[in-house]
Amino acid sequence: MLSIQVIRENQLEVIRRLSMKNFDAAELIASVLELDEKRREFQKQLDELNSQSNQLAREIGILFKSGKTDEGNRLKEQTGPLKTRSKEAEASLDAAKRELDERMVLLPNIPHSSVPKGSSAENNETVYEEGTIPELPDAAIPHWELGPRFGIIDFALGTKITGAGFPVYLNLGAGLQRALINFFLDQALKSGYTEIQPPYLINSASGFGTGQLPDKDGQMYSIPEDDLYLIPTSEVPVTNIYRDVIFKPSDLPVKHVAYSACFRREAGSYGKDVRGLNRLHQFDKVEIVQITEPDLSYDALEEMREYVTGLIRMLELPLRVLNLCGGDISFASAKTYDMEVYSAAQKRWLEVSSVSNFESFQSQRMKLRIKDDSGKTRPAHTLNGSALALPRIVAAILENNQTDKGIRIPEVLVPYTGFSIIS
RNA sequence: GGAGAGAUGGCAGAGCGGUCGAAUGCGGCGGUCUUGAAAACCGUUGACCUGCGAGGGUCCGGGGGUUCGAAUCCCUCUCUCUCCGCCA
Repeated sequence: MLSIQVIRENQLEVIRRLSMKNFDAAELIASVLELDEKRREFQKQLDELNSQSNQLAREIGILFKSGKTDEGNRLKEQTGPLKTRSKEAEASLDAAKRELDERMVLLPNIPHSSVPKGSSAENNETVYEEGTIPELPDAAIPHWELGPRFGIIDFALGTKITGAGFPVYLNLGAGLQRALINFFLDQALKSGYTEIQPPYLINSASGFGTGQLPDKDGQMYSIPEDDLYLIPTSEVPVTNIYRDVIFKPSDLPVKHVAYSACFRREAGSYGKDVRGLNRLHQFDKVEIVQITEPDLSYDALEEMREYVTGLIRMLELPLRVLNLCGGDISFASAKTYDMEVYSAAQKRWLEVSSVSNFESFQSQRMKLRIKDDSGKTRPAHTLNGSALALPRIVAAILENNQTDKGIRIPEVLVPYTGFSIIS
């Protein structure tokens, strides 16, 4: 959520910058400002009326206490009309507030000035590309064939017991999963992140806090009976730990890492994008989250980007970093880097991490604030990124490292897997 | 799942329906004292809305009600604790 003050003070600037997200905010902002005006007007009325009734009640109290019941009763008569008026003012105020909120949550975050212009993925800016794209033998096959052939991933079995998009990892495949998770967690710990094991189900307040609700509820699996949702990423429970929290400056930055399974409905996806491990309903991910002072959040974003590219490098995978354009960054994000690895048998880049700075967008929703020595409170900045999401990493490892002897495991993982080749 | 108890400021813990935003203690901050620290003493110490400010308003788990007036009474929801049952 954007701050109403920012909108009030920079109306045109906000509209201009939101247009970079292909979002025409003019009408919405006009109505927001109007409702804000109304809200303050009703608030003033209500305050004034309350002030009067408080005054009267006090006086009546004093009169009754000192035995002047008649005078007290006379004063009481004045309270009736005051009460009706304040009921009215309160109703108007509530309505204005509700409408204002309804509209405020429709406004996406403002993209940072370094976000490239553009309306679709084609306009994303390649920050850099590194590593060599492996030459595979003619007999090379994509991971969705490799998995079953080596008996390490069974897609059909997942379909049998659950449905499409829920693969079963077997034997060394399961071992590889576990190894990656532990490797990622250990690396993050080394970089100063503290580990969290969050719940996999969240309530709607948490979904709202990080921006999944109300607009993207169709992307989460829900449990209506208990009013809960399955987490689409551990970002949601981990960031919401700090909902309604006020930090001292010395508490920051907060740096957390969490492994969790992630659940996504992925309604509307189709074709080659969902083939094999490319897009799943359940997948494993290690996520990093930071909460920082506002003026340090872009340093943190760069640091997280460096950290994630470091992981990919260690796994010996060809890497590409994208600075997402205005039209491609998410609703809540101010700036996002996507990290991609090259999957050599599919001959395509696969997104394995998305690192975003939400600035105060989530904090505003969550009331996550910093209170400095002067006693002023201001929203903190929140960031998060995958470090990393497993399935596409596994796809790339399987495809890129296939040899006629089997699939070679990247060296850094061998201490974790206990094997160096899948054959 | 059944029965009961409770939810108050960073924490602990008071609070006959009437200047209660809330006693007291601890913690935090500032000061006196000290070479320094501790102790002691003094002062200070919630959030939010609105206003240039003075000020005004809201908040004692959430929502609703009674009343001129609610932290205090009533209803309801949520959560916590105790006992019983079941159980990884």
